[in-house]
Amino acid sequence: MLTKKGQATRERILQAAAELVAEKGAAGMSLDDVGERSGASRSQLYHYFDDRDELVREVIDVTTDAVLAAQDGQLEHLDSWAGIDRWFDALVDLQVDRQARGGCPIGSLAGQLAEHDPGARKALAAGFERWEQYLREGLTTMKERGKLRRDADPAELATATMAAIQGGLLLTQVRRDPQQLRIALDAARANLKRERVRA
Amino acid sequence: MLTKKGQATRERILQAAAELVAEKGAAGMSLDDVGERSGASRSQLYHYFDDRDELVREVIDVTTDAVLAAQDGQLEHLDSWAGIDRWFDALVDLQVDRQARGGCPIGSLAGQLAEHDPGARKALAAGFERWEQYLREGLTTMKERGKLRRDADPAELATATMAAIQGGLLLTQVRRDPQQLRIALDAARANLKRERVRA
DNA sequence: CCTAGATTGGACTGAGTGGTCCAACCATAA
DNA sequence: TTATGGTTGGACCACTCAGTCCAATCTAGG
Repeated sequence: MLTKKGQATRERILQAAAELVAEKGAAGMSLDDVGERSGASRSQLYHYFDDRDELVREVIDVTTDAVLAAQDGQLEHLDSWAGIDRWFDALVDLQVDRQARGGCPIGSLAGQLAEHDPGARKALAAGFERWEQYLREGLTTMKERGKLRRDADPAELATATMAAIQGGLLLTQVRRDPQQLRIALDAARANLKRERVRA
Repeated sequence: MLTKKGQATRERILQAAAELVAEKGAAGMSLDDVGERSGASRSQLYHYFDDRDELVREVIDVTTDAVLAAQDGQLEHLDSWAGIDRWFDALVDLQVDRQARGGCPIGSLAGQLAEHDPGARKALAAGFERWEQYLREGLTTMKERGKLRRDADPAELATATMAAIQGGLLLTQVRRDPQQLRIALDAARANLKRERVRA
């Protein structure tokens, strides 16, 4: 159904599309662009993807993979206060490096696609879910270990933290100021520590 | 330079453009659409606006006006805990009414435009600033009245709260669940109340 | 009334756009 | 070797888009 060569072509196309969406926005990506960058012809695009919308939807998944990969080594250690602190610091550092450009790749796509493409909305929800799950599980572990109050709700805490990250990144992007994320994450940290149980 | 009739035409165009941007996204709005909905001809569009980009930039301001107007009567009373609670409740109620659709009009535009149109980014920053200022001033008043700790920073508290609103609205929109905003705002409220001074 | 300038209609252009189609190519398995 | 099916190139189409242009029509002030 798909030879090794075909698989490689498909991934080249997807990679090129993901790059172009990141550079020009979802609406700014054209199939001509994708063809040129990936070295694939028109018929190849339509051989491996139903239409433009499906390509965009797959770009969402690829983008989610990239976002999670960029946090690799930190998402797995959200089961301690130190691990969470390192994670927050890394998120801010990344924005400093990027000069507060780009915001959250997933969040940006959400603003562009969530409202007008139901399939994309679901893919974005799945992406956020994958991300949030790491924190939820880390907090659950902390609760089991007695580091969080017995009545703490890891799911709600994780959601509130994700909201702070997304909102902080949005303000960072619009204001071109990484401190916006820093402020949002300081508040998120304080909010988590309200549930702290001291040894 | 601009007669009363001309002014009216200009505003009809702007209004139509703002509606279309809200409905179809910034990239989905075409000048043909705007012309049809506003009853204005091609040359009128270019008579009153330099080009498409300028029209979009003005749409940002109109959208900000609408967002602030929708909160009229609440933004002026963010100088008490009760006023802030009513504001948060109203924001959540609005999302329930809208079935969690649309997200924040300004935040959505940010995701669509902030990265690729510098002028739009500035307009969006100005919009957020107008919004945030209400809260910052309310909190400043509360601090002066001794309702907030002496070392509280109204500016940072306002920013953290705006981040919670934006992040909560984004998650609400993507997950089609108004509870996401509720959770984010509960955390924001708790974060503010950490600075509370009891009478 | 006259005129300068604001306002309007609408045809037109040229550069994309997503999508279709068909013939050719190539690998593999019988 | 042959046949099946994945793979590829690229012309082509109908359409939409932002932007231009010019002539016609109002409107306010002298």
